[in-house]
Amino acid sequence: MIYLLISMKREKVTSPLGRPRAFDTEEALDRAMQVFWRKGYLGTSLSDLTNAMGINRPSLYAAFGNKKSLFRKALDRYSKGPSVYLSEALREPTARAVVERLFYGVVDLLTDPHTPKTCMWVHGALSCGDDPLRKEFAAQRVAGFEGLRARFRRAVTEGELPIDTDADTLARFVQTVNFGLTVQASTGATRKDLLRVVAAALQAWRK
Amino acid sequence: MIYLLISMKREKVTSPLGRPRAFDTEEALDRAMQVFWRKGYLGTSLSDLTNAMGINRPSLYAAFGNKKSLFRKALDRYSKGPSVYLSEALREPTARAVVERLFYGVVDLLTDPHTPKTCMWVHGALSCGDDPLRKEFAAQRVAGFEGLRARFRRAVTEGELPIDTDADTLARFVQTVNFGLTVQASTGATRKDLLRVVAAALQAWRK
DNA sequence: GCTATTCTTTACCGAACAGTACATAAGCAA
DNA sequence: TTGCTTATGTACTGTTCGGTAAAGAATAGC
Repeated sequence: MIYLLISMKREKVTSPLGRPRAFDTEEALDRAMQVFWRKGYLGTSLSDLTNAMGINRPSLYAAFGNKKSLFRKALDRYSKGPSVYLSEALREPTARAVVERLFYGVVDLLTDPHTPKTCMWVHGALSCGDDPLRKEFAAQRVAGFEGLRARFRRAVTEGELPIDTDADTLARFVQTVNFGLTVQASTGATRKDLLRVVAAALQAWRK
Repeated sequence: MIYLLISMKREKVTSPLGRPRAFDTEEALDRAMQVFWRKGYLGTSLSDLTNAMGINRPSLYAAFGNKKSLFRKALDRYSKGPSVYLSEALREPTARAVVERLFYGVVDLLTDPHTPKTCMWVHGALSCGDDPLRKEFAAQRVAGFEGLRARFRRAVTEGELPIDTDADTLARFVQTVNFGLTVQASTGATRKDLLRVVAAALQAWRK
């Protein structure tokens, strides 16, 4: 009997106190992500957000903090969702496969008819005026570059790539093409256009 | 005597009527360009502009129209000033020289310590939210691509490039690398970083 | 002088911005 | 039922936004 009471108490500790939330935070965050993705940071207003999320302002602030905090959470969700190909690519078995996965991944993302024709990393970084957010994007870019470079270095030590391979330059070149593809798509390039660029870049890979 | 009077009258037709402007419009436009260049379209407020231009609001509206109109004029000035390497490159004697001029031109632009570390075409296109301005940028991107493609086609007919060269893909690839370099610089890449990418891209050119 | 024209200045407009106070509603525990 | 806690809806805050009205000042032509 006493044991039962304690057990009940424990279960109730995990259940939230007070009035329950009337919306699904994950779904609301997903809506927010889509708005930021399409309109950029400065181009998105709180009214845009609350309209898309189907909640009102105080609920947004209680659940996600202010606009910038919500933007960071949306970006985090983006990296685990639409942009997950970036981290998945690094786990491909060969360096060549990594690059292909990156290139075709970004083309698929940029030409998905259901989502904005841009990448949230690039669009976000260039749509926040001179806000300190810019520095956070810079850090993300560096992290992405370093991950790629480490993967190429591994390919060198494993013997897949020639010993004299410049992993640094290679990583930066691949990242640069990816960025460029995003700008192309943002201003209207078609899937065929993008695939041509990818083919040219991959041809460069073979040297 | 009569001739003299007529002559004076003609001269006065060219001289402006009313109170003369107290500022140099070219210099003011240059200041506006720099602000837009650095902060993007949405990130720039009218107060930012009037402060930088050293004039007050009604003078700005009388001389340049509204914010969007001023932005277009600033962009036009940008294309004839900092970004003039784009049109100059097309006049280089060989296709290879065209590409080198484009790549080194954008790197010089992006690493000039006196100007923002970004390109106004790219930054502008991605900093205007979902404003109709985006479509104008898309048209500019297409124009730039077509100019480059025409130049490569000429190089093919002139025998400089192999007859089976795909001028379309080549032009789009070069433009994509240029865009990518801009994003790299916008988020902090150094001159050395950018030059490595250029070297890699030029190596691809040789195939 | 006078009038017409154009620029400058100050002060303002309504709208939109990000963010919040406050009263009320909905759950749980006692 | 009575508290306690947390979420919701309405209505609001002060600020900044892009843009302008109105009056004064500087030039030219007469």
